[in-house]
Amino acid sequence: MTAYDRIYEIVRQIPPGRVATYGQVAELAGYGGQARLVGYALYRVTEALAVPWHRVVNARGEVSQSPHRYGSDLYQYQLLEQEGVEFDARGRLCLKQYRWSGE
DNA sequence: CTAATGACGTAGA
DNA sequence: ATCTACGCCATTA
Repeated sequence: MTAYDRIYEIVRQIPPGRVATYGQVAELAGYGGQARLVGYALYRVTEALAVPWHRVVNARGEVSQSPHRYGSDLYQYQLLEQEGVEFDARGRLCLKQYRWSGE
């Protein structure tokens, strides 16, 4: 059991059609103020872990980019759109509307 | 044990 | 509202 597994547990609790910010996940996982750890943890997520990593966005409500993820950042947008999340022209979503309250 | 690495958030301008 | 600079810690080789 690593600290990242703790983070994955939190992310797995995010319901479909909802999103959470890195800082929010960090806080729920007991790592308040360490939003970066969440980002670092998600970087190492694999399909086998069954973690809905696409439901985690930054505080601005936009998808963070990473060169080594499965597909491209576009893939994350597609997954979210499939769940009914709408993005504006800037590629951002309304956190007020989609932000997960923490179950 | 040390060094390298990596999806963010906040404050100030 | 946008842009820049800085802090920060677990995991892996």
